[in-house]
Amino acid sequence: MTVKQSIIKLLDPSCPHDKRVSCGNCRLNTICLPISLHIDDIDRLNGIIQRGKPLQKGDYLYRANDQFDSVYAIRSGAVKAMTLSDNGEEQVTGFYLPGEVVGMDGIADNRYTNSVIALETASVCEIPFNRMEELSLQIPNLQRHFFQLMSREITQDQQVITLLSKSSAEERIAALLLSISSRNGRRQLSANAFRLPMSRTDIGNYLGLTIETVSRIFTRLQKQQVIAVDKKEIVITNMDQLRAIANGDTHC
Amino acid sequence: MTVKQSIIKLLDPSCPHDKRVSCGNCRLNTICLPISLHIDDIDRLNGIIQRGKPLQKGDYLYRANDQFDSVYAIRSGAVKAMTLSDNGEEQVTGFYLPGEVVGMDGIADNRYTNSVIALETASVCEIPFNRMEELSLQIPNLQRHFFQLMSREITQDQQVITLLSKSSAEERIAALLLSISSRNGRRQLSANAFRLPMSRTDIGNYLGLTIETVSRIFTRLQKQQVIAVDKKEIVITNMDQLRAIANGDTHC
DNA sequence: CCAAGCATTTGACCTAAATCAACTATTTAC
DNA sequence: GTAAATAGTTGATTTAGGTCAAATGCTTGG
Repeated sequence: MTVKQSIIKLLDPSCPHDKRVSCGNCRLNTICLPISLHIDDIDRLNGIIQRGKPLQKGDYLYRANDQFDSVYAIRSGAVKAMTLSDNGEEQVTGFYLPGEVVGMDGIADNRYTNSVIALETASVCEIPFNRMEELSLQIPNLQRHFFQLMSREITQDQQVITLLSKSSAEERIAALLLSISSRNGRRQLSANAFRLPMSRTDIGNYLGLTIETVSRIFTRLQKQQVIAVDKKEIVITNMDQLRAIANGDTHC
Repeated sequence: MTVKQSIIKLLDPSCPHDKRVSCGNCRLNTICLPISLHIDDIDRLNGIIQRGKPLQKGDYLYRANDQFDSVYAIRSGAVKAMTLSDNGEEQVTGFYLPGEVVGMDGIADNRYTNSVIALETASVCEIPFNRMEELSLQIPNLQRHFFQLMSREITQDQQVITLLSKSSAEERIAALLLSISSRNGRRQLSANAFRLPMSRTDIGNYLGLTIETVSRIFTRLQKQQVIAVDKKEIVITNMDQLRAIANGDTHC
């Protein structure tokens, strides 16, 4: 990196690895925790947040059964949450993109039930839960916001339950693509063209499908001109039909 | 009802339909919301809770898209939560037994995402959420407890995701039976013999199976001498093997 | 009590997705 | 740069569970 580039980096508040980032100037603050907080309260929240060095692909943010201390907001990159079932098999329980919060599963019993692993280089904001709780007692909006955050996780998990309980392989893949698409849209990124941060294996594991089926569905959707696939790069070429497929409006 | 029976009912604090029940004398208070609260705080919590007349089988506690005002603790009976998908199909997202709390899905957007319906005569304690929030600002333990309650809902939903993503029909049914069994145990009821409050249709819908498959699995488990089935009455005759089946330790 | 309507069970058959297998493309490590 | 490992694709075959169909119990309301 040249000196000039370094200076640009230091001055750019959106640069995800800049230690001087604060909630106040983070470009994710309209979708992340600070939403709906008063400017002074954002500073107080920012005061308890710790930003460490970025995770590399494959690094664990925390492991299942670790003592729970913090929840984490994803600042850049992407992570997956997974559990190991009794027979040692992996189960991906979710993917988390910038602006989203992981670790709330640990609150119940003071231990994380999931492990969280970086899918690519990722930086996170650590929010020590005890301090967040104390702050929530003083900032009703923060308490409210955190309740909402957890509620949203519940409703999303229930949507996944519905997806797995009802839908065909094609519907599941379509729904996942739409989910990632809309989450990109929320971050002002393209909702039509994006890079999947996770492997086919992770997709299959998450959606309860084998890797072969995932692969076949991708090629099938491509043949139907609904998406264009190039490795992990996805272009949604027919959003309406992708929605129709996700809703099961086809072959029924 | 005779006068004597009426008097007994009035005097029995465990009677679920007794309007004079309070959190302080409720026999579920070791597993429900009041857990870990100071005695004075239990009274304050009790002060905001409303107890209406019991729901009859099939009655709605609330409907998806209704404005969210309260969460509800189940006091007696059982309910199911369900959503209607875009194509109008029902999806059961959970069953709730006495001591458990429903409605937390409504917090995120101030509307319930699920409908909740009584599976049998059921009484509930209504907890107005705004007042609960205010009280939580004053009673840190209550705030903490509510965070934990929501976290537990998240981890349970994620376990269902794992179940649906990975397991065979037999494993799913076994897991559901074990879940109900252990929840009965928590309430000091028999973990080995109980009545299923829900229909085969609801079970199949929840577990992503057809009613025919549910029926076949029940008969199969009965033939294997793991359970005894008589309509909705279940006796677990071989708990260890049921656990083994739920863990996929069979035919693998 | 009896008819009508559900809920449940059981059997025969079919299909979507899993499994098995072989191959190609892409990383990673030396 | 090349070998080895990993990730992804494609085809052939199998199978668990779905679908369709028919029969039997259970409730429930008159």
